[in-house]
Amino acid sequence: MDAEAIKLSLEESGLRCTSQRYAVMAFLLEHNQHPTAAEIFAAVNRLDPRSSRATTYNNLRDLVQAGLVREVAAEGRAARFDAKGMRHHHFICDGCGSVEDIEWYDVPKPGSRSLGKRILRECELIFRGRCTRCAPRHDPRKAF
Amino acid sequence: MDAEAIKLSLEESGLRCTSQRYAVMAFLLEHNQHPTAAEIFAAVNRLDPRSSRATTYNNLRDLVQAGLVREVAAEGRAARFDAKGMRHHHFICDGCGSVEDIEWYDVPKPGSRSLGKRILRECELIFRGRCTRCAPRHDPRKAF
DNA sequence: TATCAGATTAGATATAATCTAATTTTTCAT
DNA sequence: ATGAAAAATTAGATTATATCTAATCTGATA
Repeated sequence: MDAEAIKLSLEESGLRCTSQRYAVMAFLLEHNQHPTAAEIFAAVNRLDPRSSRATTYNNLRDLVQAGLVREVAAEGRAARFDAKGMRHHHFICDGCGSVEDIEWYDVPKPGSRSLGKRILRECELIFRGRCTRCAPRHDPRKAF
Repeated sequence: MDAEAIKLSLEESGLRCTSQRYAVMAFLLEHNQHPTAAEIFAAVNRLDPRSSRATTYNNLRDLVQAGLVREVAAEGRAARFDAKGMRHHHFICDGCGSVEDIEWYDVPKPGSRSLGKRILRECELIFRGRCTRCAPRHDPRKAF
């Protein structure tokens, strides 16, 4: 996605394309490692334009509300973010906690009986196990 | 699950059945609303035996490591916990953030091509939308 | 150009989780 | 039973993460 397309997608969502907001969005589009807010804050401040911590959090919140960014469901304490590009599932490593993308495929919906009166918007799969780097270690508590 | 069964399951996992640890486990088994650590801490301290915050966190960590409890993947800042009884999926409400159980059903695994060298342990579905209480509100930002 | 809503900022505050070091409890060999 | 060692608990300090506050800045537009 080029600069102009980012600008457009922000404005279509009713958000001004400020340089700080642009920087957050562009960083998320370039990095699909599900960075935390702190990582995004650090990355954005490595170059101009600078952005305060509050602004980084504000912009992340705005982008999530606008539907351009998603907050990834994972269990660490720091929220992780993801530009909503191609749909994908997630793989969370038991060993190192990293969150990786798994190619999207459709998932059977729950029956209307178990869904009840709830309104379903989307569903996503979370896989757990050991990532490529952590796979060889059988017990993470044993260093080697 | 009765008191004796809880005691046994703790001891089978190599954990002593202390009164504080028992209280955490018993509370999780009685409440499937995915309480946060703070809620568990408060609940356990409403009755005897008392438990310090550190102990509550320690015991939650031990129970998770032992595989008796799971930390739920959700995006709030406070971790939520879940006694591993019957398997189930999760429904997270866009409106109020509550996490509800959805009856378990099997899910197709990803192809070995997209899995690569990763070792898969389990998978779980996360549904999003509006829970029964929040379903009527079409736009959460508009009060009514 | 004046106005005003939206955006940004530094720093204070709030919230969640973990660490520390002292103490208590339990286990177990004797 | 007794004492030593291991495990668990504790209060309070500390760290990590996120949000709030109030002042200032920016840019669109009347």
